[in-house]
Amino acid sequence: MNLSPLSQDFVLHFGEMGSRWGINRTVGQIYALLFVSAKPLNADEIADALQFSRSNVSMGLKELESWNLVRLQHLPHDRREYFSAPEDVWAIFRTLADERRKREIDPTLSMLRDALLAIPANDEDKFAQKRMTEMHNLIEMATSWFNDVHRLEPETLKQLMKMGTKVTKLLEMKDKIKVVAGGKNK
Amino acid sequence: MNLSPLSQDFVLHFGEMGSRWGINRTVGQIYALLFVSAKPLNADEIADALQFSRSNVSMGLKELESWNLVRLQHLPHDRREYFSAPEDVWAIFRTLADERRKREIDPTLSMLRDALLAIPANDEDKFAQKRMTEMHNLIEMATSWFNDVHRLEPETLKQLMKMGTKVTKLLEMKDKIKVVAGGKNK
DNA sequence: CTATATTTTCAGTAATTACTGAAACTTCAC
DNA sequence: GTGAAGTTTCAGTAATTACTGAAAATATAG
Repeated sequence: MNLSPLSQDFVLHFGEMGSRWGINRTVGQIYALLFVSAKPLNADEIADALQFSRSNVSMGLKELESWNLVRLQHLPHDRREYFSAPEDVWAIFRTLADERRKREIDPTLSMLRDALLAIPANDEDKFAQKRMTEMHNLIEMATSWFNDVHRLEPETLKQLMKMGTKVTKLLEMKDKIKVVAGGKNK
Repeated sequence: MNLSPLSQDFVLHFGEMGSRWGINRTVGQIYALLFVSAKPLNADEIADALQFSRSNVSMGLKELESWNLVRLQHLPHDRREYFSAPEDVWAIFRTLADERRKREIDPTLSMLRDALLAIPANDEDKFAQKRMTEMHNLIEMATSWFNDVHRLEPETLKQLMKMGTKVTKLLEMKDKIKVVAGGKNK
């Protein structure tokens, strides 16, 4: 199989970007290939198209499976496993965000929780804990917000995003009302 | 300088997590150290506390500077450069998100824009471009939303996050009104 | 300007991570 | 069961990335 220049560029770019994410070049390229491919591909086709060894592709696919980023299916009268990327880009976005949260945030959150339970041994520890508390609170707030958002339907989320800062107009208004009603802030 | 077990754990954890982000272990540890430290530290103190070579620290600090994650300052009657992490965790969060956008998203967006301008050579290319369009639109929407949000005051953002899905109640309501008023959807 | 304190650079090396080919394993048709 | 088709594992190696120490560069006090 010979990739068209268009797909080629896309695939190579994803390979490079892959390294800026946690995933490696191979995995990035495999994913990109599946993403732009109209049909599911088997491992041999992928290895051929990307010029990787068969085993490298096998490992890459395993990695993608662990990220829940590929779908495995069988074609009738064909024993080989065929892979494809989910069609819904919103679902992909979600999965990605979710997986990253699991890998990049949750461990830190749990470490912070533990650290905050420790008895500070001295003033330095007290200061450190203060900082950790700030970080913990921020992360906790962000993740719980994220979880909320995560449950929304793509359409709702899309609407929300398109509204952008308009949503905040509401808050500003709410604030003003508060100020007037409370009459405390200058 | 001897790190307390509390800070030690924090620093080591950040070192490990660093690798899951784009930054390396050294950089992660340096940042963590600065974050929990009550006073700004100079490069020698950092090298001593973390047991890295002086040059490694120098490189790590340079990296952190490129991420806009440290502040450089001078103490009176001291020639050395002192570093600290910004105190406002929200600012850190922002900076981090912004830098990541620049490094992880913007290049992809610009590649996609180019790819979409190309004339598709065949049906495969047409399909690929369709997929790329979907991805492009999603990313563009997400980043423009992100830019909007980015400009908000921390307090506003905090409020917004705390509201979580309550914001969507508004949308659901809006939808219902539409349906009733339009009377077209079953 | 000189002497000295401090930081940065960089070539070499260490450590880590990615990739391959061969062998082991699995699955399934017969 | 056997054998063919396909997949995974893994030890060895290649490639990449991180780290160090020595030397160069820079800054500043006098």
